[in-house]
Amino acid sequence: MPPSHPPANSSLESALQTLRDHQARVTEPRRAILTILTSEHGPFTVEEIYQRIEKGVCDLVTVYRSLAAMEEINLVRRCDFGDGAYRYEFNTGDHHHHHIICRTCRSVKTLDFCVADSLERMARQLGYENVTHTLEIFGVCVNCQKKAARAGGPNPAVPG
Amino acid sequence: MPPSHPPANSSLESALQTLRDHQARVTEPRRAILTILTSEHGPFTVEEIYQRIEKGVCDLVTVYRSLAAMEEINLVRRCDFGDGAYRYEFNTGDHHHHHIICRTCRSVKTLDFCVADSLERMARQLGYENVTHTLEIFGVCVNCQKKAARAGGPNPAVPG
DNA sequence: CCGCCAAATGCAATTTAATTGCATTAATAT
DNA sequence: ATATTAATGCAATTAAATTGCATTTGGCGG
Repeated sequence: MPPSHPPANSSLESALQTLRDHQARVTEPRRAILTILTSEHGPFTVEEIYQRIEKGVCDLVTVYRSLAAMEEINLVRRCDFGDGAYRYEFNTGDHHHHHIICRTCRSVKTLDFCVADSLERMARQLGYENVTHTLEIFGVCVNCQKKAARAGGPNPAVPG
Repeated sequence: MPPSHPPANSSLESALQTLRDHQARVTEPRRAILTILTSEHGPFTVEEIYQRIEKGVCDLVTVYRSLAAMEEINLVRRCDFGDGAYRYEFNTGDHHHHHIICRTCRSVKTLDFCVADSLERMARQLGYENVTHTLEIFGVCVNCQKKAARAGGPNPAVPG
């Protein structure tokens, strides 16, 4: 019987290789963070990532620093849902995508395409370099609409 | 001679009317904030707005609260340039636009059109209500590229 | 014009995300 | 194995934003 291998996770492996390619070290905390980000759908706040890491593996500040380092080499992307905490997701690199965030329950729907490529192109034509963008769509999802309707009833403001 | 009027600023006047329409009071701080936002091109951080207000007119926390109130009735829009401080700009309402932010000097270029209308429409078709979006483009502007070239020189890493 | 009342404000304290300094640990090259 | 230095842990700190509560004030009715 050959030695058992960890479950194949090519995203994780290539992410670790990307670290090496940038002279960044592959450490246990970074491996843990990337394992989460490559296996679970994000994006997650730093706190959320930290809580998913086996307790004791690393400090919260290490998650901050690791993510910052990973963002610099485009391993992860930072999103802003406008609620005061940045979120991170694994950067697949090839295909950009967008999110629709429910402004009530914070659920996230992923749209697997990007409308802003043309804008980035335009920015480059205007002379900008190193162009990126952030685009988030906000709304109230169907579930939350229903809940609101139930809670408020047909005549919300009229007592008795 | 008729009594002198303050300089006509229809944006300001209609903004104040919007406040009244929402049963919000027209106070001196709010007038000051809206005067700034309707006359100067933003977006500005809360701190920046506060510093532009004549000293003593109001407290910083009032600027926070006023802007929050104004955002709720869509008088202003909040943007995120990803540097830890939200920025606000007057919401013209009719025509959405985008920004290109230099990630070095933070200069802002305004693009007077919007590519995300189609995305908002799609979100609505997916059942979302109250749909909005944020889209910011980041890059390094031509000026900062030149400065970097001068500072670094043709052989940045090679001393003497 | 005067007074009422809720909305808005000022001030101080607080919360929370994120950052920094520094001593220690550990990953990688030799 | 050893050296080098990036990465980490811990504690303290920064800075944006929020909250509580007493006070003020805008806009209303009389």
